[in-house]
Amino acid sequence: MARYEAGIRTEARIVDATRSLLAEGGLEAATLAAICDRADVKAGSFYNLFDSKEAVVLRVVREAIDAVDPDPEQAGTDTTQDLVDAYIRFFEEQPELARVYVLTALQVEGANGARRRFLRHHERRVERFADAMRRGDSTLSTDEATVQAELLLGALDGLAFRWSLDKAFAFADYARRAAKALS
Amino acid sequence: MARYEAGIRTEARIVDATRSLLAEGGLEAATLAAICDRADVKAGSFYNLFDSKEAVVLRVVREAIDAVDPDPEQAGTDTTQDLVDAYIRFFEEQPELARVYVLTALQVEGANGARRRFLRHHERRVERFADAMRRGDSTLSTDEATVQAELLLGALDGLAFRWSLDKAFAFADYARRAAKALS
DNA sequence: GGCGATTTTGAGCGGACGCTCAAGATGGAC
DNA sequence: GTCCATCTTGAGCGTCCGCTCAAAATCGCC
Repeated sequence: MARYEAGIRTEARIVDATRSLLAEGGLEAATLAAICDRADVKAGSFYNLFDSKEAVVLRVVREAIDAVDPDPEQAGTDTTQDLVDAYIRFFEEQPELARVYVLTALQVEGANGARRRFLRHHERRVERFADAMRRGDSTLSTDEATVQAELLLGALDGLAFRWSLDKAFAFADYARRAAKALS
Repeated sequence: MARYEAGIRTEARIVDATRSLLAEGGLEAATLAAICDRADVKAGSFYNLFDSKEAVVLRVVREAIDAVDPDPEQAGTDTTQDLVDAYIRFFEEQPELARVYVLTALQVEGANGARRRFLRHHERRVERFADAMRRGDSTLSTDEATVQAELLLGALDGLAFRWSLDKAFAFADYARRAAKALS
């Protein structure tokens, strides 16, 4: 189990290669061959460190999402506005990664359970939004806040999708407007 | 150019086979081999009638969308409510087809221009929604109606996506609630 | 029944992709 | 310096998939 330095550095190179490939050309560009090529590693070495290609992709996506979290400590200090801004930032800074994220969720459920993961992540996010909404409006019931959070997140997801079709779409403006109308 | 009866019937069989395969298992199930097998046709015959696999998939999706149009003649008699209901109906009756529709739009732009097609279809739909909204509220400016239509369609798309992750999600309820809040 | 156009078939091409494994190279604890 | 665990490599396996094409069969108009 004790890791060697070499292995740790190789793992980092693989993750970096995957991240840059995904950012440049999405899932289509991040083939195993491309990842290994860019990381300067043979496939066998890759599989010594990761269980599958999906594993490293999931890791990169997760890290990117965590990186824009406005309240990583979960201290309960983020406002709805913060959360919406974080959402917008993720999509604007990592459009290809966002596409990967959605794409994997739409794939048929495989052994890795990407769809289930995605759903769990969404549910946690709904809770965060609902909590922030209640903090901003103390008359809101928990149920009602959850419903509103689902609505707002639904709208944000849809607008982000719209933007991925056409980068001329004023995503951030629409997103903020949706936030105003739905909370 | 004069078609023979045999060719016309074969074409219909291929379309039917594609439709049922897509409905059962989405894009993943509708491989060329599966389509040809179910249509009882060899691949060469398929390519005598269609330019590519994508061509028949696009045709099936388009036909399904047209089939739920509340105002196929474009007479301008449909209300916002009608359009929202039609949207809900499409997703509830053809969940797999809806997934295919979204999936192809998220794919990188190929020679067939699926993404562009998708965008054009979306824009036409925004216009339909905007027109219906103005019919329901004559004080609405054209620009403002378009913005509202984009918002509402964005929300519907996002909620439909949410529902595709988890069929327990009360899609129709949320969709109607979004329509109320956003128009 | 002849004949040109259309349709069907059988066989197979070419390539992408994820992944495996035995054997050798390297690291580092003792 | 030995020795075992960890890491790396090279070669290649198996599969799936969209698509092609020459030749044979069929259609239907005259």
